[in-house]
Amino acid sequence: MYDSARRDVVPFVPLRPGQVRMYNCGPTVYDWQHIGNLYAYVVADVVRRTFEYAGYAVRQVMNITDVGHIVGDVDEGEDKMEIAAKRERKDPQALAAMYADRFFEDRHKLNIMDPTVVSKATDHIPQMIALIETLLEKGHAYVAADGVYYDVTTFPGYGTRLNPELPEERQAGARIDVNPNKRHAYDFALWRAAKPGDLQQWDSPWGRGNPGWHIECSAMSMAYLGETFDIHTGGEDHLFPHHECEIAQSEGATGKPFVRYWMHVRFLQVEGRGMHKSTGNTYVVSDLEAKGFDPLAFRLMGLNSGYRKPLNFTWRGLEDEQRRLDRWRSAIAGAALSAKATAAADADNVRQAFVAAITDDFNTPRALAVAEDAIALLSSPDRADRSRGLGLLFDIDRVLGLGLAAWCESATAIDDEAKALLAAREGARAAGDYARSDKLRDELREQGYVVKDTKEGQRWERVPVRMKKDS
RNA sequence: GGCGACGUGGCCAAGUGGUUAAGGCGAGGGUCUGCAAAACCCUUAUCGCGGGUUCGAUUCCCGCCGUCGCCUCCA
Repeated sequence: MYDSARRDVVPFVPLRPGQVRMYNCGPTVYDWQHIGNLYAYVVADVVRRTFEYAGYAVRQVMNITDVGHIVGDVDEGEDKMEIAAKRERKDPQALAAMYADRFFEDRHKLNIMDPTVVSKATDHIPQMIALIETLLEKGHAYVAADGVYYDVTTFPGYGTRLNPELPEERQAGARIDVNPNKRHAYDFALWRAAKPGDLQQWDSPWGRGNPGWHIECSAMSMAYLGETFDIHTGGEDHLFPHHECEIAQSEGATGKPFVRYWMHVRFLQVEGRGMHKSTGNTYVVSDLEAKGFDPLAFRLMGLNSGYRKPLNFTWRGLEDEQRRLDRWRSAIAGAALSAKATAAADADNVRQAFVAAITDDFNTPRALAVAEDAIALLSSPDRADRSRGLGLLFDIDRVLGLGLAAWCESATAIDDEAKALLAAREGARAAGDYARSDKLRDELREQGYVVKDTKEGQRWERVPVRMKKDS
């Protein structure tokens, strides 16, 4: 797998044999999570599934940031939770809970598995305070007029672990003015003193206030995964400063290596451009559904691109993947009517090709190409081929997560009424009454069954769950 | 402005210092077919532009152009 810290593909060796401990940087739940956010979690999900497929026990932790953080300038800036809370006239906790629920609903629509542990920032304020105290004791932090800051000069190599650029080469304050309370431009807040009117504030040894952004990930990852763990994922935007700060905080406090492998997901683009609220091209899962797409078509789209390259989201591209998903489902349902899946053999060359692809830094595009070989088996005249194809696909889908086995189960169930219509249609066809047979075909379509005529007679399958796409 | 990365067929997208540059979608042709659908077969790329290294580069280096990200709190 590729490690952002080593900037190279390296073999994965777990800290504990047979176990993988992974932390996913979670969302700030002040609004809907758009498809770019969700994509990052699809990637994390594939990572988790890949390791489980390979036989590892995976402990996956994701945070929910329900504490607001500064949007603009450090001093004047407002906090996201505060803004949203005012906008929707809700208290921050209720707001966070609502958007967190929506986030999980969308994740489920994308077949993203729930992490082993979901940790909310507001539930871990004591752990954060304890960590800040340790940093103060060890001389890595200092108390200033408006909070507690981390002194980056006490941590050699700060800002260079995941970035080749030396901190002094960066232009501190390029985007915002440097806070005069800080000793060094790159010092970052561990604890911020409460400002009048702050909706979220807690008691601390340094007075009432709220935690800095970076500290929650250090505190919670250590709480659930230990001081050193295997994998930490996040978006490419987190390379600096967020993850550099986490390293400085965590290793500064423990004196031990923090994370063994860093993964950063390249941003999703829309029509080749950045996705920004200001340009109005951000989409959420329900936008896809409103246009008649199955959210899993979006998952498939995400799998079709490597996570280290930009994923170009286009409606046309989504249609492509929806078609592919429909074709897969159709082929699976068709094959399942006449063949039973046989467990994929370890030595099966298709399975081996799949393993080779997915263990090559989670090369899902290549894995999909392999899956196409299994799909091709489904239309073989040889029943054993079809059984093998089904078995391979269900096996492969443990990683892809497209819900193919569940689809197959629901797609091969038929009710008695439809059965009767099919029998009637068969009779009409045998009698050469095509007008009646076509009429029955339409009726079945309305009941949710697509009928196709093959040389072996009629074949039916469920109409895809989605509505008809717009033209 | 600085740093990092990406730029492959009509679209999405793998990949490699040198045999035929994966796969999907679309398009065109064909087989099959009462119609429709499906399935199957065939066709559809010299890899952003300009230099350089090399016996040989799409793959390595440099420059340029375009796009994306970061430069204090956004996956």
